[in-house]
Amino acid sequence: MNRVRILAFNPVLHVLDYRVPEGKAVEPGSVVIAPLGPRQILGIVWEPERLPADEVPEYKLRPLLEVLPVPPLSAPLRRLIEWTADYYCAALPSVARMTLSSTAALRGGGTMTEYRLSGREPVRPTPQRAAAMDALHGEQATIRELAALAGVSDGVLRGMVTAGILEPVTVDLDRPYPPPNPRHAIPELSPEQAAVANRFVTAVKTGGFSPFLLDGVTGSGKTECYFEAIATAIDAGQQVLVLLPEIALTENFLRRFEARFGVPPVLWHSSLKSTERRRAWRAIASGQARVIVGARSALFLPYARLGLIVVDEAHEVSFKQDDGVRYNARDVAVIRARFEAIPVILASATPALESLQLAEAGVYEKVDLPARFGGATMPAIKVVDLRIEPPDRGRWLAPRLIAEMKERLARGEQSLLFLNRRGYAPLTLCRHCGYRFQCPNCTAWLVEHRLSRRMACHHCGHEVPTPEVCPECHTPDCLVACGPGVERIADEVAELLPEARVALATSDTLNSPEKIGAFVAAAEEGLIDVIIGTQLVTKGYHFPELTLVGVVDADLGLEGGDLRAGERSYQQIAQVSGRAGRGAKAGEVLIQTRHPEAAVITALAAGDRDAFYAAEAEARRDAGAPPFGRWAAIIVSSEDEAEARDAARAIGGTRPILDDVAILGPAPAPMSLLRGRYRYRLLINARRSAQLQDVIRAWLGALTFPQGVRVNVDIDPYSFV
DNA sequence: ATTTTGGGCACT
DNA sequence: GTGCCCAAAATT
Repeated sequence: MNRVRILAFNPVLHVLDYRVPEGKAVEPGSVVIAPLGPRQILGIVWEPERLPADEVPEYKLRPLLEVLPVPPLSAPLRRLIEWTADYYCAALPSVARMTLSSTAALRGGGTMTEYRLSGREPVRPTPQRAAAMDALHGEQATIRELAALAGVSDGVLRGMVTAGILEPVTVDLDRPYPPPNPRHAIPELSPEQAAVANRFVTAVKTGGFSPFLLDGVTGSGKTECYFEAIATAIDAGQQVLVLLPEIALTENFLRRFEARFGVPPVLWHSSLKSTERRRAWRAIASGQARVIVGARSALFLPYARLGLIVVDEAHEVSFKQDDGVRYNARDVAVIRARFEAIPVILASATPALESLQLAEAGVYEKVDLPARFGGATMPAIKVVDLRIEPPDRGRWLAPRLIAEMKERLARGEQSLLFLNRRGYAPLTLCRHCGYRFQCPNCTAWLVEHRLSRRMACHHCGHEVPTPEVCPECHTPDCLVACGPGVERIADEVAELLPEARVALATSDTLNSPEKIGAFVAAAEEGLIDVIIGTQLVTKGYHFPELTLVGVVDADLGLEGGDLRAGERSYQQIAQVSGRAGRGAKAGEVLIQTRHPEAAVITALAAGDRDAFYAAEAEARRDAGAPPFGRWAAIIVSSEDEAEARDAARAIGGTRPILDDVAILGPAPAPMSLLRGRYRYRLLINARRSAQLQDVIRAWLGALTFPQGVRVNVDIDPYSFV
């Protein structure tokens, strides 16, 4: 009897046994379709000894329906799935699911029909048709996707197909990607860069697990160095994965990649269209796609011949996934490299303390690029104490910062103001009755966006048009904005420097590759005098005329009780400071703060990174925080407040008593209502010696919860929200 | 998770 | 006896 064990993609029925019919061949990793009652389910063939299950008698086994024509998931990938589920206390099927894109991608070959504008004008132009034609310029996708893009129903588009305004295009689903050419444009490297690049090239040639921490200041040319490692891997017929923190920031990266290798890399991120996703997945699984640039979800794809992983901006918090399986892509990348037996490069100008510590311990090989490329110098950093030099009433920019901006404007140079707050003001209230605009689904204020004339929640997406009168007392013209957002700073700059050309750079204004491209081009051509931006502008851009960076509120990041708040503030300000003086002219940075004595600020001002890390390490050691101790969170949520509270208390009531584990809570989570769910939280602080995951598994495994209750475990949490 | 089943109960 | 609702069981 040919019996196989299947890991089913089902949260309850993890493991099922089946019979392999005559003439079908399966091996561990094969992707199969199996019958389950009247349904068909997707599963992956697994080694039975790694997937324990109750013994099922043979007569109950039904035959597999189909073995899908895709390469079986490799053993290293299967080990990675197991490791991730184990380490992050996640369900094996949810992790396994991340390796497959859509079921459609699993069936090979064929073509499909997409649509694009034919250029023909409508005989009967309706408002919907006009809007669709505006939105769909240059787009080609399925009707469903185009409808989503244009914001009209698919009925409108089908009508346009019949009228000949949209034309069908037959697309080969498995078109190969053009191969990158390692010798397209070989760069001139400085001796320091060449030494680093050589170290990577050797590691790729030798193969085997070798983790690197590439530590180099902004502008030192880290990208050029790992590009040489990528070139070597391409030459060796291998695939390379480059993980980037936010795909919105890749515009600049893609240009550099194409300049070096002649073609763009293969992209992977959550907003790929279904056909692009399918094509990329198949090319990745077959080995045809050579260099894949992706967000964290690209980490679990079934690469056929992975030879190198690069994690750029490795310190970025956005590598931590905070819904679904809560994993940290930076850490999992290293584990994948270990299972695949390949090099991995973590690149950063401001590494996470955890990474530095692993380098010190000799786990990572540390590679340094201490100087800026091309002789550019690091900018001078000055502190503006807002208690001594306050801005005018109702303003947010100190006189000294304004004076420096005026000087830049007179010299034809650019200034950048950094404030990590979208919209006009974080809080709006009624002067008359004190009403505050709050999100109905979350414990959060609604943020006024004047450009779009809306009040928006930044957590759940709830939006209402900004009202004319107070919703509570109906008094007209009584709403006051409290605190600054980038839009408000833009107003202030427009008043202070009326002749300056101001650009807002946030995810609201730069929400498409085209808009990002236009912004970058305008900034490079000197058509912008003042850039006002959120964290979107902290990295990646290279504007030679940008000589002044103003940090509007350096204290902002320190609020919120996040364990890594200090580190993140330091990283963000250091990154945005790195935008100044990248060309021939020296740069200057002004940091506005009410706490000039804080370790973050003094270290930045002195340019003493080591001092900051030393202070941060000491604080973390005292708090038992990573890397000296470990944290985990258990988040209990339900749409019903009482149900969530009761479940959290039930968990708290059965807490284990251990020497090396301290358990705090349950308490309402700081954001006690999020997207319509009430949340309670327990925090667990453990010594490094503790078997943290085993403790949590045994603890929660003994409990059952009502239907509507979700219990989430967050190992090594970043956000304490 | 989804589907099937079976018991309890009102109604004919 | 039949239909209906809901909880429990089964799914390999």
